[in-house]
Amino acid sequence: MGLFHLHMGLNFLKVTFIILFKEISIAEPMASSPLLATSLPHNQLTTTATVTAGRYRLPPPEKLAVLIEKSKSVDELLQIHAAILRHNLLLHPRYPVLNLKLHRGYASHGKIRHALALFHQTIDPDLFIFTAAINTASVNGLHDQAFSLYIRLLSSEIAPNEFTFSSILKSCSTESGKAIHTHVLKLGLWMDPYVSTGLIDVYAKGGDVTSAQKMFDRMPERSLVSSTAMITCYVKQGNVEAARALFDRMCERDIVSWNVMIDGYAQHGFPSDALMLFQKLLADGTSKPDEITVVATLSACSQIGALETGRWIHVFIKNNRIRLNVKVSTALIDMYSKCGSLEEASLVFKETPRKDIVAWNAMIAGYAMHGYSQEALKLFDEMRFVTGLQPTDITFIGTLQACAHGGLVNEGVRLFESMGQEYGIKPKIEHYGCLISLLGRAGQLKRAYEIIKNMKIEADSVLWSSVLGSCKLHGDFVVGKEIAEYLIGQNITNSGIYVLLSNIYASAGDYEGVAKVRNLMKEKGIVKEPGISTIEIDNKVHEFRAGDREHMESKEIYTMLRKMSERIKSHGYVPNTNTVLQDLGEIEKEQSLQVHSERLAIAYGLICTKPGSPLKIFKNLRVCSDCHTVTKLISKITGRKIVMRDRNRFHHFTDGSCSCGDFW
DNA sequence: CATCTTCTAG
Repeated sequence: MGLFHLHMGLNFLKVTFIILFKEISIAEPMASSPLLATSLPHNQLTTTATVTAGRYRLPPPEKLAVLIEKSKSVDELLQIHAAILRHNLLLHPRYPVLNLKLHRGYASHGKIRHALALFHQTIDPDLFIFTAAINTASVNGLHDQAFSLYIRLLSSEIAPNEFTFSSILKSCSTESGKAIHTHVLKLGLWMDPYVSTGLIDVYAKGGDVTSAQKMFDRMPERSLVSSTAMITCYVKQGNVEAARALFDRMCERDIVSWNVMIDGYAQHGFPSDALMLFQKLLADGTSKPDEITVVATLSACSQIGALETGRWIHVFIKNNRIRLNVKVSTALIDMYSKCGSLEEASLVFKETPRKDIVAWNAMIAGYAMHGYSQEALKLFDEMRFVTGLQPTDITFIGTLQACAHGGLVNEGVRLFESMGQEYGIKPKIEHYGCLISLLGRAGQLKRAYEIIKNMKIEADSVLWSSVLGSCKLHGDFVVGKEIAEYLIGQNITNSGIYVLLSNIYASAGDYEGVAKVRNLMKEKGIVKEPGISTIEIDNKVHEFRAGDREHMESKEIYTMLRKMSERIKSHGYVPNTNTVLQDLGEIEKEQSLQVHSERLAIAYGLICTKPGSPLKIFKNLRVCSDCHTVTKLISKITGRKIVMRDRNRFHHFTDGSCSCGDFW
């Protein structure tokens, strides 16, 4: 770099310097930074950048670089930056490191514009600052900028190195990744572990397992990190078996690899495997669980309703000094609400500082799930008016669900309309689902059906089940059959829809219709999704299917079932066999109801827990109306509170009635 | 003078 360049550079610098300082008030008292106190008098620092150089001693450049790295705030960086500028050291050809360190310093404090401004004022940027700038842009999601920097680098005839590729790959789609891949090959850098891991990651993100696998197989050395990247790739594809196989083959594991595997199970429908792996992690003892581990594990607890395990993890978090950041708190709120303990959920919520929209969403959804509609809506208002946070589409799922569960038709419709009008959020199928269930529950089935017909999005099976369920509930067989006729002509694969269709025909006394649906199911090979209920006792989750005799204490359970059956009959219970799908006689139908999975779970709970203690049951499908009636009676006879989570919501049974008000 | 893998709400 010639003298002329240096000169130009410094002139340019002064301008940039002022621009930089505009963003952060320089009038802030500089005394807050003791770092430079010995060598740099504050009063001089607080004056303008035009102070002439050399009035006080500056630490040597090597020391300055260390000071930049140690800076704990942007203020400190700005002071050092100012000092360097005043001594004309920033673009000094002998100390390019200062520019680089400042760039990284600003970037690490989230001052992306400051960091990139430093790059843009650099004359003849070298590979280091180029790579640093590309990395900064990539990490912060400025992918277009990262690419234009990369292109500028190529045209400057400096060859990118492994560091550059590792940075630019973070901005790559599969398309651009392939292009970069060719550059990597051309420059012979594919053996580098960082580059190949980056490539695996790009292919993983694009769902291209084959290319990722190829990359991985050709690596000369499979590092811990690249194996973890490959596991991530399998997991993203939903192939947990392949992921686990590789995980088991690894000779060393760190907490990240454990986390990827645990979360992989939790997010792909294997929550109990996630919990088992968490146990293994603890037993293994080589890696220490962190925030991410507990978030994944709590999510697994939420899914199977493992309240005891969830509580245990809460204690574990406290005892192991795991930081209770907003994500962990939200995972706890979600776990407690989904495991039936709204009290504990709201306790965690109250104690969460700096709640973000996700935390609010989780709590609102929690109240909605449990049928506390007013509380959910109050929370929504509090969020908007007190914190000023912007609701998201998910916020509206919570509030609309609250309205649906509370039968608040007008509020719900108004909320639905305000979504687009006030917040510019386009309703998704889930929002329509809430609206339809709201109207359905209120018996406005024609209106619901009209909305479905006029929707711009195509109705899904959730929506149809919702209307059909409401038709059944309100005995509206006119609309019900109309929808049924329409749906039978469609190519539906969702088993739940067929069950409901058959229920509707059965309730309407149309046995030809029932036969038609049953034949259709046979033709298409559609099997009813099995109902599975679980109950957690002493930290162990017990699983039951209808008619199940797998359980160790099966004999006692069936004895208890018979005993309960007699007692509820003496309380005037008459079985409602309308919903039984099989072609059976009345007695057999009654028997098939008696062994529904939720009843097995309740019976087991009655055997294993102290009289009077509450029971918590979880079911993967919606609770059937007969079981709902029976559970109400059991709560009355035994004096127990029974909390039941079904696919849709929570039911709190107390003394013969249910919090859902018999609409669900 | 440096680069890679994990994160909550429906």
